[in-house]
Amino acid sequence: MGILRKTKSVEIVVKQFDKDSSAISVITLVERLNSDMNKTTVYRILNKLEDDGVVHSFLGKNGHKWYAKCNNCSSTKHHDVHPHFQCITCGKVDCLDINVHIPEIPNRNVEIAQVLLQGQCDACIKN
Amino acid sequence: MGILRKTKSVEIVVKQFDKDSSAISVITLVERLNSDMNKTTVYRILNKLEDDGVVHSFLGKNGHKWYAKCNNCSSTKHHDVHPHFQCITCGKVDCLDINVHIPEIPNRNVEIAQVLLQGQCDACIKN
DNA sequence: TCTTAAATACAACTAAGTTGCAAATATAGT
DNA sequence: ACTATATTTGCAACTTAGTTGTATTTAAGA
Repeated sequence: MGILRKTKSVEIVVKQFDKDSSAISVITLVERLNSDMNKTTVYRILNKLEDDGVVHSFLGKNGHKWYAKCNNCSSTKHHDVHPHFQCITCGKVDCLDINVHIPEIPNRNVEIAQVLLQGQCDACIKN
Repeated sequence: MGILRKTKSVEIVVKQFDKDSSAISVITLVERLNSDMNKTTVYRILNKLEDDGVVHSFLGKNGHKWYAKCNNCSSTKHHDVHPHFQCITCGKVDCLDINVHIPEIPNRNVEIAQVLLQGQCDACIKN
């Protein structure tokens, strides 16, 4: 069950993903919005927004949760996956607009595939 | 810096990976060995074993740490990666002996790639 | 405006993983 | 074998991401 009511808190959270195309960690979001709402609210709203397909979540390098806006996410087709890239220098995370093809695995039924790439982003390579 | 001394604790931990070819979560390991050693010791030994290239670590579906024995792991070649498969029914995790090719990403320097697949394993499909 | 089901704040909790320090132990040198 | 010492371990306390229960507040339909 997703969002049912358009509250101020929901609007504020959604706005965060509009103004920034890169992914945002829950930790950052909780910190950034701590004057607007409780951290429990942040967690619950993100949960619901994901149910509704507005955002998608994934785990960053420390196992912490990140969210990004769903653009052309088709969460039903799981054999081509868009990877997430986390810069090990500046920490920024982006959804990459490429497909990583996951081959068929014998004797296993693959339903979800997550690809996390780590390295240096353009800005950090140049510095 | 890895293991310097061959202690009983180190032997016990290493033995866990010998008798079982699938990956083991740290949580399981700490629980299984709690009569043999302290959880801090488990964490520290695993850390060192990874430094030494004896085991490799990755994050499972909840962001919890898992370890598996390194067989033909070449941690220096990062553009072909072996994925980890976690069964969402029984929870078991295996290293898959296939390569997932990560394409070159423009303007980014990919150093690490993690692929986590989730679905049903052979045994759980049949049940 | 009134009703009520959904949403929120708050505080307490859970659990994975870390840290600091004193005690124990493996190993090299004698 | 014995000793010295640096490594390893146990223990307890801590950190922090994420969850839960409950009373209060609020959106939205009647």
